[in-house]
Amino acid sequence: MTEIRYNIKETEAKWRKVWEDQKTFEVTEDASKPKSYVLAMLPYPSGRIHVGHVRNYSLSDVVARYKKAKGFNVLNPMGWDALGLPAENAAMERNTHPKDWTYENIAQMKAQMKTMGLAIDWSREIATCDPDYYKHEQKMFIDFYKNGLAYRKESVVNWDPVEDTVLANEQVVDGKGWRSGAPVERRKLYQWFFKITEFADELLQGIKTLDRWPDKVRTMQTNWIGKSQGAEFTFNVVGNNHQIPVYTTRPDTLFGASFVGLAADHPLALELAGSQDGYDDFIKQCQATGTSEEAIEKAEKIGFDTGHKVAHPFIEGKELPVYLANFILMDYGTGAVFGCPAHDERDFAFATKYNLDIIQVVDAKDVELPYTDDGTIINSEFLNGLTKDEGIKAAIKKLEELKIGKGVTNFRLRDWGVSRQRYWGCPVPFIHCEDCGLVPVPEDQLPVELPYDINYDEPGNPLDRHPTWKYTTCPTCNKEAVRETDTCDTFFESSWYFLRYLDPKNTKTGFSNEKSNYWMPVDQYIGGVEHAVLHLLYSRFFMRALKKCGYEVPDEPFAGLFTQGMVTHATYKDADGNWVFPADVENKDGQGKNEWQLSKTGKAVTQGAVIKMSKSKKNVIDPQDIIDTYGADAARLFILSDSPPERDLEWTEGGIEGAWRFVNKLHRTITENISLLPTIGTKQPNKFNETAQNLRSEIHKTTKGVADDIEAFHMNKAVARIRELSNALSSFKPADDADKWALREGYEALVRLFNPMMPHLAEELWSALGHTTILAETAWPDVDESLLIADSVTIGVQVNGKVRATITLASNANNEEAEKIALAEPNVQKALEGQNVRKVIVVPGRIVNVVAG
RNA sequence: GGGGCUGUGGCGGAAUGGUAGACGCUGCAGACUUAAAAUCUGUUGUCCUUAUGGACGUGGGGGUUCAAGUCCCCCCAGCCCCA
Repeated sequence: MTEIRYNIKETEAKWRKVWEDQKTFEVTEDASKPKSYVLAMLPYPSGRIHVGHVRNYSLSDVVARYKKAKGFNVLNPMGWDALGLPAENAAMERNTHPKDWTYENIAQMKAQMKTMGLAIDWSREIATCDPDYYKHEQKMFIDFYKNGLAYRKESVVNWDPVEDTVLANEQVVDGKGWRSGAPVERRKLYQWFFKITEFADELLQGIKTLDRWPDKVRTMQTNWIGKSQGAEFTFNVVGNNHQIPVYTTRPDTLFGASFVGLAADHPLALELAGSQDGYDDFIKQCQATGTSEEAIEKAEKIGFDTGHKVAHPFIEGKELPVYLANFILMDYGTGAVFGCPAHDERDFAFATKYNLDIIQVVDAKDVELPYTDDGTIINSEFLNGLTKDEGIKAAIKKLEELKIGKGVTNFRLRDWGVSRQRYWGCPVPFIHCEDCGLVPVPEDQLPVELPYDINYDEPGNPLDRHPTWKYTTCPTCNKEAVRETDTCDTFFESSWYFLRYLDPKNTKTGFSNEKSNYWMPVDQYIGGVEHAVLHLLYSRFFMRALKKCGYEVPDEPFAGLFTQGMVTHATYKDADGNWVFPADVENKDGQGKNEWQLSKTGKAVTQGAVIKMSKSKKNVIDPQDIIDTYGADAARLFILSDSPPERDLEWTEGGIEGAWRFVNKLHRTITENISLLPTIGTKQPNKFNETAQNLRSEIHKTTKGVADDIEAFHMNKAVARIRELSNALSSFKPADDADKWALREGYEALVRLFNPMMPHLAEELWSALGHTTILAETAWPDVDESLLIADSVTIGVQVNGKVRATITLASNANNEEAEKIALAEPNVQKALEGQNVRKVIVVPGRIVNVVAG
């Protein structure tokens, strides 16, 4: 027998060309079919694909190809999240231009992605840095503004004095700028905001409808929105008529209050304390802390006594000192709180430091203070004896009776600050006019395009110091005016890109309502869990905001969400403690022992922890190497086969070889057996012998099982079933025509079942089996339900819960028969020796358990 | 500190409360080969046993049940999110 070697490279390229030439994956709206919108999170064009991408797109491709086989009109697009800081960093480091760098990267990455053989409609490709893309979001920005959803206000930011720029919270490391290392300052700046808080409650309620989202993500979003029920009331300042409104979630602890704290930038701060010694220093100290909750939590709690006092609302004659404090934020609640040191850790630390009273009002039962849990209220007059929840209600009632406060709902969610003082982002489409104020750029003048001629010779925003771009005339009064130089947060682009895919060439509007109504919502969204809150929440906000502006979109953009695990790899270090790439390491002696060495020099290397792939630890592998060596099908198979997709995947060299062997084995066994098979369309025989019938039963069970597994995202189990069927087909030796017919049935099913994972090989074998149609356009195999029911069933027999034998009986056998056969088993009899049978439990098709003693 | 997830052979992992370890990787033995690679066959949780068979076994401890990897309580470890 001549062995036909499977030429992976040529074959894979051949089928990719066929799909491309025939536009197999290009789609249009088709009312005659159910639609399925399958979407992988759009990548940032860093220049090279990494294994995380391969995992992401392998998963979305399985779903897309499977859904297509199941008769859906499948949209599976791809694009580039192309604006953002890395391009500017690269431009500064390599003396290139962000635009050039970005487009070069897109070209490279696209070429790499194409080698994966993905079922993507590339005709819909978008890049968010394209003015034809951001033109439409500038229109949306203006729509938001006109509908009260975008506004400008002064707000506190993290300022890097060396870089001359605003930093996001995650760019502040240990209170210092991540790049410059300079201590970060708090600064007030006019910034653009989107009013996500307008939909806080709707976004929270909407989470309940997302039943095809992971619970983990739903919980994270719920916590992020952070709805709390509390009370707002006012303290009267003694000796003048100032009032201080405060917000609290624990009005039940009001009798334990020992001070009132104000944010350093509270409107009353200057008035109450400005004339005192040390005030300026204190404000400066506050400004030295970052603005994130974490930064505030970690910073030392400091306060400044204003010297003023407020009257306690419930206790006649009692007065509380008023402090400015660095841990209170003007943005949250009213920017003022009362401190109850006995039952709040932060207040406790503060009170200890400034020698304030610590009054216990919740019975803590031998537990040390501060005690923050539920308990019986004490030392609190009319609240005594109540629980926390009862106490909160009673306290609110009293505040309302006194007409100084009321129960309120508060959200942790803040409005979304979208301003970035950066070049490589979507320009905010507004003009500042001395006479007319803030004026939106007229629609016919969009897009406000980024100028190309910029430089990074100085720190700060290149747009701000551009010689001409900034200067324009006011659209209203025609006087000289300046452009807004802020650009948008790049989460803006990713909040609606899935709508642009629907109508990527539309020059009039971002997308047509007609297409939105056909395709939306996304049926299956797939990506990393790191976007659990921000990107996914912003996109949900966008739907509601767009709807308010008259766009036709659903409330929820993503009906189904799947979050994949990370890809990890072992780390290696040489004798000097330097990280080493896995590709440069080999196993010593090849014995599989935990001894490693550099392949070139033979120098010893130690293996370290298996952790998320990262460039700094060098524990990365280049998926392109893998695809070039083993082929796209093997790479896809491996990444899908071992670990459940939601869990972390450990990349091992052994695993990929196993996948590669399976690819070759499938090719070999099918091509070797083709000559045995009847021609396509041969009529199904009337009768099959038992082995053929068993094989057919397995074929149909596998077909159903693989479909169920794919729908449940159990890709690893689907692969296991495919291997089982492949093993069964390999060991099946056909003796007559009926057997051969069954074998063809098996191969034809098998090829279609692994098509979503290994599409090139499947297409090749489908053709080898004699088909002239394209497999990617071919339906999922039919399941004959009658073959799913087995004639006989093998079950275990237990004696007192321990398995003593297995019996095979007709699947329609009744309980009496099962019991009789079970008790007749010699091994069961042996186990029962000297004991009385007390009870026999028969679970049909499952188990027989004999209880004896 | 709060919330969540995870813990099963040498390894990745299967298992509607019902025969634990499917499928694969690794290892071992054999076939083929002058030899190797590739491929094929068998085997591979631990312990006792010639074998039939038996004991133990799903991070640890308790409980519910005829029956627990699975359900409940306590504890330990790792990871993630929030603080």
